[in-house]
Amino acid sequence: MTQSDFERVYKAVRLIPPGKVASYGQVARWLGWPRGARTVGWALRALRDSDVIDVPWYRVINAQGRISLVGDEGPRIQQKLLEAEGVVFDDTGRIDLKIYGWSGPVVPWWEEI
DNA sequence: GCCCTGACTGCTA
DNA sequence: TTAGCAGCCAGGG
Repeated sequence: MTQSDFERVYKAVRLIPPGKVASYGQVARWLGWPRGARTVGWALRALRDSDVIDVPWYRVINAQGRISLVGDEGPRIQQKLLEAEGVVFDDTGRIDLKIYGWSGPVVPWWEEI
């Protein structure tokens, strides 16, 4: 894990369009880490402690369409930001990935950046 | 180098 | 649909 790996995670997250969401595992696969979901989560957590603010971390959720944050502020802020982009949460606080899930970049962007 | 922890995932009951 | 369990990967003590 190097700094450039973190940057790749951030770039992938920045590619998620407004109103869409992606899972940690999904992002990991784009980066070529089939089992690196937890690493993506780690990178995003580190993001909160850094000065980087232009990464839409809130568009990343777990594979079940749920917010994985633990605590008071985090989950509330994430849901609020997503709702502001038009993402709808159902009665159980879950997002319908069939509607809001992003299929990922169509082109192998990582080879062009 | 070992062990614990974590914003995860997929399978099974 | 929810709960439990094992597998995974990386950082920090």
